[in-house]
Amino acid sequence: MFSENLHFFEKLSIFLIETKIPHEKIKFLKNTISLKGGFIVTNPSTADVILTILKSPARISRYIGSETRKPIVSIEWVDKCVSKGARIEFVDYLIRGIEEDAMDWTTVEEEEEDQDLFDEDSNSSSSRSPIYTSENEHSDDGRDVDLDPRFLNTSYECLRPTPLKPKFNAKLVELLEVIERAREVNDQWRNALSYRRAIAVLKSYPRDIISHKEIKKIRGIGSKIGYQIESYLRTGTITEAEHILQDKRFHTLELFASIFGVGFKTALSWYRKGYRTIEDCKNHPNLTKAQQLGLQLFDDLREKTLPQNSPFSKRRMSREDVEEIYNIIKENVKKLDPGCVLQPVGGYRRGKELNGDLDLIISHPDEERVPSLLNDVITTLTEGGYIKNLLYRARSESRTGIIDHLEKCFVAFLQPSTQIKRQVDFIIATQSQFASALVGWTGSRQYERSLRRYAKREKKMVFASHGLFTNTKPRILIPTSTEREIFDILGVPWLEPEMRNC
DNA sequence: CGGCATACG
DNA sequence: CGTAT
DNA sequence: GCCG
Repeated sequence: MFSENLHFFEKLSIFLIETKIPHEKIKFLKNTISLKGGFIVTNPSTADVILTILKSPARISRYIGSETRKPIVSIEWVDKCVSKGARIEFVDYLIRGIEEDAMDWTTVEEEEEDQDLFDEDSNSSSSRSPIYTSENEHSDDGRDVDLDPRFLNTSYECLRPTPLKPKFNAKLVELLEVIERAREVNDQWRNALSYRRAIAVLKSYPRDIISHKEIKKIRGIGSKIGYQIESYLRTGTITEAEHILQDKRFHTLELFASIFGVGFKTALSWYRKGYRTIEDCKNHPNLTKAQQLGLQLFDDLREKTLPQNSPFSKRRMSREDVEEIYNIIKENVKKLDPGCVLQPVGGYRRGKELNGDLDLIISHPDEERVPSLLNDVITTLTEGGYIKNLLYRARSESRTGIIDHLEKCFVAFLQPSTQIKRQVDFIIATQSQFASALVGWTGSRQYERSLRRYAKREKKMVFASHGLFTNTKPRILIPTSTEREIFDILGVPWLEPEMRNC
């Protein structure tokens, strides 16, 4: 996936034992093999390699007869090749090598034969293979488990509570988030979106997933992600995610895309030019204004962490850091105009311990005061020595003087106690815009997406962070004054900000 | 097989 | 193309 | 990558 060599199965003939492999997975395997230049044969004796999910040698021998000279390999080998983007050695995936003595087989044969009779159709728990065991007890016993009745099986995340840290399925969520990020840096936002929806499901699911039959009933988890989860239940990990974490290209792309002013497409294009370090990026000829700033402030906004985790991570603020900055701003703004109303939003409001920035809505009961508010706030804080750089500014002055969207400004704010420049996002809202700004800027991103999709598809309304509208032309504003009122009109349940972490 | 959130610089 | 939730 |  991260390297370019296709056709890594070129001219490889493969005999696939389809037994016990989920239907979707069979399609995926056949598709992958032919896509990569290999081909499926129907006779094991003409195959270079035999693929199976089965573990019992006795069972396997039923499908390959007396053919004992061919390597028999777990289908996970194919997954490994796909994630590596290359044909890798199958030594680690051999179920039976070509050298092995057939005698060892017959010993296990009898006890396993009997089990096979029960295995055939069944929901009974199957014996565990050595290659599938791990230190943790992961149980995918294949039982037909009903979904937990407390779980709302909807494709709209905004209809069910999602905590910041999942009580269950935490490791699985972590692994899927790795794949989500990999899809993002590879500019596959639709795939990333699917992973995000699946992650949101697992974060809100009220117990650990224990069976792959349970998974498939959940809206948002289909065959591919379902298979990843199934594999996780067997092995305790997801090979693709483990691979991504080893992949230097992935980490470099994440690093580049973490520069302010550099998105996934630019990160990819720079990588293709051969850039590998921040220094390389600084030498790029046509840097935009934003990118120049982003590179200049990179060490402030970012920090190298322990090489065990991803080698670079955002220099995040504790809640105390955020509060320190918030109190300074509040003091200065109140001094400027006591009528101002300040409301921290974003991840901080959702309860995050570590925050990449501070998002702050500033409002004022007097609509006349609002248009000049941002300038005054910026000026005061700049003169106070706090604001060191302006990163981005959206003005909202229309000819008629009517503000139809939110004025906002992102700045680099010098935190006194640490002397680190922190990103602060100011959002200006009139009183009539305040409620929607609150909903719109509290997030999470996925919560916003689902709320907006729900509003449009189920209620024929359009929600934006400056207001709720009818989905007509022209759009008609539906006045709202509180968060709860917006939820009521949309018919979505009230969720505490801490439960909007999808 | 189209749609996937919405807005602004 | 980039920014934000 | 998943759904309607």
